[in-house]
Amino acid sequence: MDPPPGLCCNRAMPDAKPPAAGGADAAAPAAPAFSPLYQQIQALLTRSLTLGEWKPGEALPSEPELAQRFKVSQGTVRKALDALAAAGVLVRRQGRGTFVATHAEAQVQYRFLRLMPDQGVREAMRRRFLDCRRQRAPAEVARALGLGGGDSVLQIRRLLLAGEAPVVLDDIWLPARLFKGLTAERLAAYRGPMYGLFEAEFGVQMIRADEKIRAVAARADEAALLGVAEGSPLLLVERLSFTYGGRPVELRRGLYHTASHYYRNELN
Amino acid sequence: MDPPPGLCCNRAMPDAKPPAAGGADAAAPAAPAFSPLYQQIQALLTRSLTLGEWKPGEALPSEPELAQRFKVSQGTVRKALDALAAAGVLVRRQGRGTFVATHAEAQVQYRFLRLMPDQGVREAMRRRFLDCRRQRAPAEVARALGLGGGDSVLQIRRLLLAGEAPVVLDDIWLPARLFKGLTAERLAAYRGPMYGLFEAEFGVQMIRADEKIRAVAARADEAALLGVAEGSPLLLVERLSFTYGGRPVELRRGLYHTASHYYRNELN
DNA sequence: ACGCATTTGTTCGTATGTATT
DNA sequence: TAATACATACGAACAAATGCG
Repeated sequence: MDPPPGLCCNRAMPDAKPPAAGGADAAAPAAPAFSPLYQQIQALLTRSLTLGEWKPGEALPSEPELAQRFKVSQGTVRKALDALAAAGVLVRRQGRGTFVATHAEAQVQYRFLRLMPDQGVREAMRRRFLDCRRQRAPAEVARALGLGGGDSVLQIRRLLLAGEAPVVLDDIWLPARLFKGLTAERLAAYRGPMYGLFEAEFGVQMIRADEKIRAVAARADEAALLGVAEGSPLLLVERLSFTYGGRPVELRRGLYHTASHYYRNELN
Repeated sequence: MDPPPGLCCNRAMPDAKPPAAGGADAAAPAAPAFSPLYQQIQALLTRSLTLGEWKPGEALPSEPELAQRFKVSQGTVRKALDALAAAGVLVRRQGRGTFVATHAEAQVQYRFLRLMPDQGVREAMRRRFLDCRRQRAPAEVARALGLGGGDSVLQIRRLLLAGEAPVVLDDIWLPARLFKGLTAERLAAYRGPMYGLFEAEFGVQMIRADEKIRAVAARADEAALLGVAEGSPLLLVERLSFTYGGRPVELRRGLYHTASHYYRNELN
């Protein structure tokens, strides 16, 4: 924890306490109380991203610039950037720069959608928005999104279609406070993925998501919308999406018709 | 491509050709024809792992030793090791060493099983082996595993139970050539995950897997084994597992009863 | 078409910190 | 306490990709 042999003032954070001397060595798993320099830089970068200093798709300053700004070596900046790139927050491109990851680019369109067709390659699906209303958050939704009892949410219902066949029925809940002015018309008018709209129009960037997947039987209304028989098996995908700092900002309940599509996953 | 300013003979591979001079710069995407040093080291390490020079759970030589062996700097070795650790092939432990990843350790038991209970924490499930027979590979299985028409496979059928309730029905196909002498008795006798047995007894290490997930209706026989009504929705998880070098060595078709469990996935 | 400046990627070397035995 | 191993941090140099003049 001592400053490197170079100049003084090499610390980028207030000051980390030395690891607690003495006492039992039963270190609580969630109490490092200090962190390596590159993780501090990583936290500072994350904070700047949160504050919108660099917006999705934009380039960050070059490595030497960041090194100078934080008063650390280029290698340390690089390690922080690599970690953020590994987490999908940044994208590095040799010879061009380091960019803020975005959902709006064609190359990585539908970053979070794991549905693949049995035959052929994945193509953009058609969207049909069925509903978009503002309402008091149901208890379960409020709990998942960390909202208070009185807060309201936007509920969006939409279909994704491959050709003429409906494949996905999504119900989406968003904190109304973060998405003021979002309407079905704006959703329908936007070209590109919904998460791109969230980034560009509302400054909400989805960084990570957790999904719980089950098989369920189609209810009558769901079956009608998806064009399947009532009771047909459907994939239920409950997704909770997070923005910077691990804050949940979207709950999504998707029903996937998996007759000619499947959910793809890679394990390692 | 020139040797670094240090000593001579700094190349660890026969000799990489210089990037094709002249000609259109339309570099074919699948023809790098050369690679950075650390990737060459990574390939050499992978080869040694394939050959069993270090077995699952064992420690590799230390970084300085590997650096000396491959005639590169410790930093380059480190980058290769980090890449393999990121891929899940190795596990690094500060102060102890770098170890070959294994499916047999309690800490990471069931590396590939993403099934979680709705309530409580994940616990080891009971296994019940229903069948283990040798047969000619069905066409579909042969194709997935890259086998010839005449090759035979072992087919294993088993249940996983949480408490008394069956939750997973697995059908597993393995190339018989790689798993000579595998019987239901040996499977039942082995403590720990099946992949641990494959590692320890047959030297087959599962590195990676692809899964295709769908919702299907339970057939009569499947429903009976899982204790659900015929036609109940079940999660169908088709897994193709790979060993070193991307060689497929296991096909698995799992039916998950997702009433009180779910398939967990993280996106980023 | 060519070269130049910029930016990330790779590689080396060295020193020090932290965890484990 | 000492030895060993991985982790962090610094600095320097060159390679490869990109974009611009």
